[in-house]
Amino acid sequence: MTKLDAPTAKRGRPPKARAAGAADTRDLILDAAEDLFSKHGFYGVTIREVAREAGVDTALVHYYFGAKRGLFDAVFLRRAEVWNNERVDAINRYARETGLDSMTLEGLFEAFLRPPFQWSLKGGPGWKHYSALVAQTNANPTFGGETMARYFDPAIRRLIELIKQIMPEAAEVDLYWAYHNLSGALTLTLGETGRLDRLSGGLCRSGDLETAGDYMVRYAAAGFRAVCGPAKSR
Amino acid sequence: MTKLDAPTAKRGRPPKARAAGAADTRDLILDAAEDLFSKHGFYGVTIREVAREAGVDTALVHYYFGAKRGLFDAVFLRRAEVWNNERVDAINRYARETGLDSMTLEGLFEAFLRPPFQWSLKGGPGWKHYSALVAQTNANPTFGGETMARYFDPAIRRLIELIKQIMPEAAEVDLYWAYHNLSGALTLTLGETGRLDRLSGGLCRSGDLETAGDYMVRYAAAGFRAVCGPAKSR
DNA sequence: GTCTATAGCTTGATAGAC
DNA sequence: GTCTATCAAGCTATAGAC
Repeated sequence: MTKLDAPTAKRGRPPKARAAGAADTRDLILDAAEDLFSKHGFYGVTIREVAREAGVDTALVHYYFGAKRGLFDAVFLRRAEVWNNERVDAINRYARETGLDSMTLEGLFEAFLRPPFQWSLKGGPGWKHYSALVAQTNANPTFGGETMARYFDPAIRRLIELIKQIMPEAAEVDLYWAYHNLSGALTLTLGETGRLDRLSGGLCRSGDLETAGDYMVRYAAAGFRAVCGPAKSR
Repeated sequence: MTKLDAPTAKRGRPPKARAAGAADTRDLILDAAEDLFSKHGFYGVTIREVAREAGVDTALVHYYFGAKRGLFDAVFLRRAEVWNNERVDAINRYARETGLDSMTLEGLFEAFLRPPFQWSLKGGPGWKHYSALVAQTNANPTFGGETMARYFDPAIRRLIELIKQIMPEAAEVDLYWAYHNLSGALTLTLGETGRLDRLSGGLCRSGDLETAGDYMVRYAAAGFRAVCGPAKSR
């Protein structure tokens, strides 16, 4: 809980691609930190562990990212832009190609949910770690609220705008509460904690994000209709 | 990641109610730890902080709970039994009073979900902290899986048994995936991270668990019907 | 850019007086 | 049961040689 105004923080990426592994080193550190933070959280990881897993010296971590919190933010930021831009692009594309009047909740959710699942499955280990990191951050009461809101909410606002096109008579409150239900399911799934595997006796696998997405789309669409239906007066 | 076999751990409650504040002290420590762990996680809390907030000496923390992990487990365990027994009682009562053939998904979920929301609202700050702790633990990939499974899965198995009474033709896989969607929504809600408040521009409040429960019951019932419907061949 | 070395603190945990 | 005192280990972060 110390104030984080380290004078050397925010040093950012070095000006130009230097000799050997300049950007390499930086990404090596980010990859290691991403992995460890996603498993143990901010306080559960030491700079030394990050440096060791990245195969570099601890001093280099500070050289690139300043204080520990700067490292965490850099990890979180690295993929946040891609993450959200791609989802917004996907739903915009869906709206354009389908036409505003022909959209379905299923189609819209499919466009919105599939990208993160695909990255986690096929984007390499980094994306899987990042997914888990997002899941954990979203559940964190002190840190999660602000961080998640800043980077993730704009994409969600766009999603809700498009849902309104499909359900013009839905009340705003209903839409937000419904999204809240979807959000919880999404982040729990991305965490891949393995709990579902145990609970189901191996019948379901947390890592089977393809199937998870299929269920989530249908489950959410029905849920939205149930609580945002035009017949509802509340 | 150290092995946790501190010889003094598991000292348990002192044999009999001693003089002054024996059990009091123990609960004071548990309350403080519950509060702090729920906000900052296991590694984000120091024994010293717990002792300070409890108004006792650090040595006392070790006297009662051994190693730090022993303290965490004690916090987690203290309310786990109540938490799950009450929910199982509630759904069993619902089944008994309604009759196996007349049960609805809405009624069953109402019985299952309302107790934790009520505790968090009216059980004092301790229950609210505990809810947040459960939410965070559930999202933790390394620690969450095993801990949650051990204490929480039996109750959920009973819930699924009763759902089968309502939807006899539903496939097991479908039921588990559907529950997974519900579980995510539940834990995110219990975390009360305040993100929904920001996202909705104040239209919804994370702390309004009464409303959250109303929405969740209807949303989940519709979701279950959509993915576990008897008309489904998958 | 990268490393060595180290300052300066905080941590978990225990021993032992009372 | 409770407190004082303390230790060894680990931590973040920086200074400075190369």
